[in-house]
Amino acid sequence: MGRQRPGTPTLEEVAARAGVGRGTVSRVINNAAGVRDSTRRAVQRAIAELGYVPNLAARSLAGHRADAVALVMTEPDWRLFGEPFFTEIVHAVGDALTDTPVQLLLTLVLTDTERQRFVEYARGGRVDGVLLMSVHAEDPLPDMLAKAGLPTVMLGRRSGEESVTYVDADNAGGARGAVTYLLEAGRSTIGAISGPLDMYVAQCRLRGYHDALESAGVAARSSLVVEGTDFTEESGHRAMTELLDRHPDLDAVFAASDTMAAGALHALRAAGRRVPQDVAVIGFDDFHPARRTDPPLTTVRQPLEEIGRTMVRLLQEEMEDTPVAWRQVILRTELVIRDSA
Amino acid sequence: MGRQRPGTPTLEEVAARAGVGRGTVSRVINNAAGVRDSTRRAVQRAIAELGYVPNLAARSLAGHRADAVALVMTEPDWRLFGEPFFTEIVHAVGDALTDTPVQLLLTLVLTDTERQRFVEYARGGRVDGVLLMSVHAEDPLPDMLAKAGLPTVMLGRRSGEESVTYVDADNAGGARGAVTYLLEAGRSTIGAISGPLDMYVAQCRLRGYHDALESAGVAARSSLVVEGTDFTEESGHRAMTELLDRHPDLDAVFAASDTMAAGALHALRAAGRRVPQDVAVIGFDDFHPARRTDPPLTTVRQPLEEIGRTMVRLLQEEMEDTPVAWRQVILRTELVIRDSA
DNA sequence: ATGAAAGCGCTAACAC
DNA sequence: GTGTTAGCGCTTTCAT
Repeated sequence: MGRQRPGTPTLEEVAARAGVGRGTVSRVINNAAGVRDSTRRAVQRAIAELGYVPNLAARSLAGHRADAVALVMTEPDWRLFGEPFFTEIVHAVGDALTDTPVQLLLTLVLTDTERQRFVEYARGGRVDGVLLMSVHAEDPLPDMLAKAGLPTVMLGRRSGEESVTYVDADNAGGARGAVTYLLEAGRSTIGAISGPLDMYVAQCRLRGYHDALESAGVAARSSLVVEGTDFTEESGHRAMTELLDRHPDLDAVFAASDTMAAGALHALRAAGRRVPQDVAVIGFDDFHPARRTDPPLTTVRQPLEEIGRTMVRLLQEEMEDTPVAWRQVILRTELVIRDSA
Repeated sequence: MGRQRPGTPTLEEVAARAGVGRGTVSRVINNAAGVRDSTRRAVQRAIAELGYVPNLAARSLAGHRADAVALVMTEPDWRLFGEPFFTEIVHAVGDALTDTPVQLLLTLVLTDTERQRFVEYARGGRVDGVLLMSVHAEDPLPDMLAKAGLPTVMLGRRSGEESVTYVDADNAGGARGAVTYLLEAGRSTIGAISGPLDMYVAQCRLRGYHDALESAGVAARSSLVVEGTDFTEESGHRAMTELLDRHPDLDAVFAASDTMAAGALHALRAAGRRVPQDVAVIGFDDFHPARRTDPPLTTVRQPLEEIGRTMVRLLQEEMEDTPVAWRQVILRTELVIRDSA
């Protein structure tokens, strides 16, 4: 295995060359105050001449910090890694970290081996904190990290009772808003294409649907709700077909994801319905399938940039010396109307 | 900032508890030979009881290695990060590393700040080697890493004369095979939709097109070649439109990417041509657009799993004690026929 | 303002 | 086989 190149100059050599003590060099490279300007410049020249680069292992060991945080993807279906949802979160988190000296490390933790390796990596002190994405209900990783006392912030939650700090979109509220919009537009027979209900996010979105109906005094009918097997387009297509079968009089649909909404749209077309004239469709999220759809679908958008920023902020707070209690942040969603219902 | 939790047991405490020396504990946690079985078990018990986890900074410092490699994405258009091409490479590299104790770290290096931060991270000894993806011609990162003496392997190249070890697909050969296939199927007027020619990969693919014509004794006509502005669907659409305008008699097209091929397909449809009856289409790569296309397009597939495995193998060799000269590996592509020409 | 010195927790070379 | 010891290169008091 490799190593930091032999012959790499050390802080001590820099000190010797600059004719100062090691402590002074340390102060200079850490931008600490209390160094005479002339001294500082002398040290900087020595650093440049030698091509000195601090040994990060030594710094970690002595300084008790890694200046790095991990952003962990635990999605078993690794193809989802390419989803715009994750891409944008990665970008948002990276952005939030640009003005800090912190290196962002993305890691895929899919198998048990990888989980164990990563926990050793994190507990071993190579990162100061961990950001978690797409954690499934049965994933033990958050608890392992919490038990190890590692600052951790999760995106989404595994259930209503979550044990670690998390940031989530207002799934129930977003769904409620969408369905309310449909009701106010005069739609009355509104179907729901739910995600798999063993996932908390799907439960929340379905609850929002029911809440909206209830607030409007509309009786819920269980035959108007179909649970998809997953959030895919195929699943949405099947669900929509089923829904049309049960309720040919349907005039609107709320789908728990934009991908499912796209599937629903295709099913409606295949059945000869016009969208949105005959049936209005609203999906959750706001990613590429929606963009490629014709007509473009109205969606409930999650504030991904804000989610990323918030995760970083919470993590930084947890990494501060004063340990904070874990917290929850729920961010508002936005209804993006692309075809009027 | 955070730190490895205070009160974390050290190797010394484990040694004390197990009643052995520190060296012995070190041997046990590193699975070194030469430890009596009973001793080993005693140590392991102490480790378990104390919940000991090695401090990786100390290990790095003393052992001169990080047990981690970075996979760097330098794509300025970060949305491409979600492309199946990259997703699959990430997965392939991860797979190749599962049976090693090496932690894979993905990093995005888009801005100058990030480049500098990453180089300090790598030169600082936090990774043993670096894998580079999607490096653009003007990117200084590969040279910075090479100059720092860091084991580095690149995916693709920036030009014919590359200064670091790389793995690339046989772009010219793949294109040649595709065009030869079209010629042998009786197509005679074959257009080429090239990628932007300031990218080496585009040059190679276009050269393969010309090679095939030449081998078949078919005269090349410059009017049959259109250079797209990028590899997108829109670009492919525009190029195809232009091509049809110039050569209504066209009976086949080779596109430098599957995405462009999809765009070409749409343009052909819009012009009333049937695919592949009137015009056969072949694209390079093998990603989702092709799958979603109707009819499915014939493509030149790159062996992504093999590319990932090869990159890891080359990196491991470079990380061995004996410094090896840099090398180049070109991997064969495969023509995947989905609609017969 | 700056130098000296004491670790940080581990690996590896060396003794026994 | 196993204990002992000398660093690895840095941060951080504590003097001065």
